[in-house]
Amino acid sequence: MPDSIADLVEAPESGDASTSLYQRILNDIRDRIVSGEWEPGYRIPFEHELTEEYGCSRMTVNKALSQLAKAGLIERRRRSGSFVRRPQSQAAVLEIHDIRIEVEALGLPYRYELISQLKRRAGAADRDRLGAGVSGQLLALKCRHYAGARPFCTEDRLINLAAVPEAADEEFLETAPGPWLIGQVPWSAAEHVIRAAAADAEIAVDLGLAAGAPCLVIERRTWSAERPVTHVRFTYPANAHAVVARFTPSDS
Amino acid sequence: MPDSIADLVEAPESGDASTSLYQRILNDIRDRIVSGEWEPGYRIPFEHELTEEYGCSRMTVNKALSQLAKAGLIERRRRSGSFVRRPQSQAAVLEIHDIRIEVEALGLPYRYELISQLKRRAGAADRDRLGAGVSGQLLALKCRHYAGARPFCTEDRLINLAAVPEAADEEFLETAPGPWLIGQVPWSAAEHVIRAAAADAEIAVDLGLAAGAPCLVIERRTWSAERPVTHVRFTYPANAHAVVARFTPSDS
DNA sequence: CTTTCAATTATGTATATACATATCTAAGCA
DNA sequence: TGCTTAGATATGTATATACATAATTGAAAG
Repeated sequence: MPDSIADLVEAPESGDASTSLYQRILNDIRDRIVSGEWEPGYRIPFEHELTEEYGCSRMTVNKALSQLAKAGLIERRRRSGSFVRRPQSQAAVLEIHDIRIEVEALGLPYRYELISQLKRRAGAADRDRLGAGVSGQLLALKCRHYAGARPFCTEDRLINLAAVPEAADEEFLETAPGPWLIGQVPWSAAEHVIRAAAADAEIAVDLGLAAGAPCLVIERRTWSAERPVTHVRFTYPANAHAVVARFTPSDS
Repeated sequence: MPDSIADLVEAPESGDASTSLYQRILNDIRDRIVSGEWEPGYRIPFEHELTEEYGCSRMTVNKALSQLAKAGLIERRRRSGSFVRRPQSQAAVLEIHDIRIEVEALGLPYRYELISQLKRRAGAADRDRLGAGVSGQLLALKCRHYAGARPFCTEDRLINLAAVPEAADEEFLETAPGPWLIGQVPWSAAEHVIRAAAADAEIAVDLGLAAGAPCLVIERRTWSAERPVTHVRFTYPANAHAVVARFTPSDS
């Protein structure tokens, strides 16, 4: 199975009392690996060392390490110990980057603009986008990202205020909602849908296209600890953007 | 790891003495799920029932079921039991792009049609698609895939005959080039580009669309041991297809 | 008839223990 | 020196046990 880093359950805080001990051990080790603190080849502590460190039994440590091994993050060798593996390229495959980075990578000046901001109760259409379990207040945002003088893409976003109440007080004048959210909420799961669509009247105006012009639409739903956080729909003119995914088959 | 079915270690035979017991239980259950014997929603036996069936302790059964749950194949509910989940592993979408499967998953009859087949020397445009290192003969194919009576997508493919000489003698009347190549050449790396485009005159005719209609284009370059094997461009009507990628807390 | 609450049930986690297995180290011997 | 062999060691799997937790059922109370 293409096992990946993202598959490991993410907990907001490693020390959270609500997470189980083995999950906390797993998160701690995974964090040190993905942060680069423990580089590929690094020998992580032996089971009996972790057993002491966390004051638990070997079985508990073993459960965490076995799962990290299945996830491909570490490799376990009898008698030798457990070692951080080279990243298996699979996790970053469809990682979709911050738009500022994308634009600046093209050598163009980036600019962001908030078009509208509306706080309202969730309706049926909103539940369809964010997920069934959303009922309370949410924030609907529309913005536009520029590459130089030309519109690069539009952003249509819903934020679940039950999950991120701080968003209600944020102005989003300087910082785009995407980067702001990343700083506020650690995401634990994401789903991307990539498709083509014809520009409707609103999008056509926003992007300076003819109505019906082909566009690339990238939708992303994000959860944090099982709770829907945000749904965002980026719409790009067809010629402005492509998604690239590169990988080699990884064995786990 | 976009955790997926393929992420679970596969054993040739479930009864193999070399596989551990929990792995055998895991394989047995997984096989029944992927074969369709146990459909989504089916309640798989309780832990205590499996415990009896395999004559082992609950911990062993629990290990197998927990991993299946992390892999997203089953969902476990306290007091209620464990249930087969709807398939949602989308990591395979990018990895295995067999159109027949996609179409049949929609419940529609699949049909494939070869439009043209041409053997020629590589030109500059071909090198652009396949990679710089290609100089000899190649095979250019165009085909169309149907879902029911409607065209589902077009396929425009180049095959490097230096890497796959057997392709020169293949008719491609029954088997589409994609599945045929997978059987011939083990691929070691692939690169995907996903974008939107307006249908040009040829595509419009092939797909029965108006010229300029929005389409989703998926291009894939494949290498085997550093050598370019094939480049393929699938073009879908915008409403026919979307690429989905889900990174979930589901790993094994 | 509805609400409340306790019992039941299946899963979730953690423990101590045991033995198997792969692999490295070092001692012993040719 | 080269080979074999016997520990030592870390992981791999399996067990019995224990208690926690979520969800559902059903009985009692209003």
